Amino acid sequence: MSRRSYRRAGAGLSANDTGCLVLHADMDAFYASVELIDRPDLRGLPVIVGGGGRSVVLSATYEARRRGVHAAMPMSRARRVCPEAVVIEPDHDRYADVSRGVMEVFRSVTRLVEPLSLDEAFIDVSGAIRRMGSPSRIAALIRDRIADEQRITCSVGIASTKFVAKLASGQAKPDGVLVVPRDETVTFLHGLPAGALWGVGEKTEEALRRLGLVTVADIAHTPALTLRRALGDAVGRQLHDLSWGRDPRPVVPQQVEKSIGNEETFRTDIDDPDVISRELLRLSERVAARARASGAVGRTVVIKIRFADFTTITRSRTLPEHTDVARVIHSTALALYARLGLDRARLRLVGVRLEGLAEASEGHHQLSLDERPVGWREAERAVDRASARFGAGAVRPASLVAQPAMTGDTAQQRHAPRSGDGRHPLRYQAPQPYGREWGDHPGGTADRLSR
DNA sequence: AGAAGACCATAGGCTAGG
DNA sequence: CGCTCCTAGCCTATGGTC
Repeated sequence: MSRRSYRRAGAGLSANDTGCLVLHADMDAFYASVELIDRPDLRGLPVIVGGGGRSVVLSATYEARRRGVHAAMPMSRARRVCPEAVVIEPDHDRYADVSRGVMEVFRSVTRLVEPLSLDEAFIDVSGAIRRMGSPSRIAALIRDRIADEQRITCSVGIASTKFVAKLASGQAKPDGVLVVPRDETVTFLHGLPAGALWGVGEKTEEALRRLGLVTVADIAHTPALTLRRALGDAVGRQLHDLSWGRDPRPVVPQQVEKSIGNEETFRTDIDDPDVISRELLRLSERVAARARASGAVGRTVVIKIRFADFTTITRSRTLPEHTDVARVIHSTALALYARLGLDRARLRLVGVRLEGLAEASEGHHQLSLDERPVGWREAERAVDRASARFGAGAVRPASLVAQPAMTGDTAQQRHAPRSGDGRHPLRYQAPQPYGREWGDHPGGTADRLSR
């Protein structure tokens, strides 16, 4: 069918994909495309997926992008730039469902699939060619199946390395395919701006520009040692390698998580220590629940604080034992927070992260079986079971029931006034049924547990 | 006795996805 | 005058211990 666009880096009608064993498949405007599945009336219109308040654009249709909207733009600005856009609240569960379907399509080609996020993955097709045909043919099959089964479009880059495949899928967008033949890789790369290289963001691009290096070709023709001195050992070496198409990283399925964290920006800046410690509790619970759900335990607890003026600090503490217990994470987080000695500083954001992860199964028993935290561990596991049966958020600490979160897009619907002493002992109790007002906003308890 | 290097913990910075 | 998310990975500098 001619619906598709096929672009090629090299000359000729059929680009040579021999030795191009890495595919990078990327959904087009993923969240926005998923929303359009059930709203065909919105096709062709500028559509933005994002929340209210201090949130940012998560995704936007190409119609909105043409009007200057892009991912990570503050929603307030996006609405100003494109007032005619239709704004849709994100539905992460839905995106996760579609994502599962998409990844299944990839895995029907080969097990060598490395997801990078919900909507993109590297696919090593070396073992699939004999069965399914050339890389280009496999890409076409994948695109057809995703269009048929999931009703969204995607773009695919085909190259001999991960990095070039990723660049290619970007250039193929939307709804296209781009092959970068193996022997045209360097020519392809050298025509690009330095910022196209993996690892070159705003700061590095500026540093390169100060050195007079503007294109990939400029970087390629600069001695690696010079780059390493200017940009640091790792980045300098990497950029030089990439600029010559050297990228030996293999496609690795199932990457292990190295950290689990949650953070939240308050709807308005907060200086009340009680509210902040409750927020730390909420975040600790989410982190712990996610750790337990993925069978991980961690040793280092990190808190993150962003002040009203946007300066951001982190403080961390490594525990003697691994843990997945919210109680332990929370008390560590509180201690780190207390140690800052803040005197009602206005905070914009707080976060909690668990690092130094290991598998919960063997070797990492926290303390011994009858020591105190284990009791909490069992209590929290019981909560996990209740949540599995009755829905996430079915059981929560009393201190959170008394005072819903101050954060999130839907926080404005909150009825509870933020009155006095929400200081309750930590007790688990059942909330009212259907605690919608804080159970299901973006980043809320509900949507995170599934991952 | 002292240097060197490995390793760990901490804090900040940059990047890249959506 | 307003505004600037969330998750996660990697790198670097620094300071301590062995």
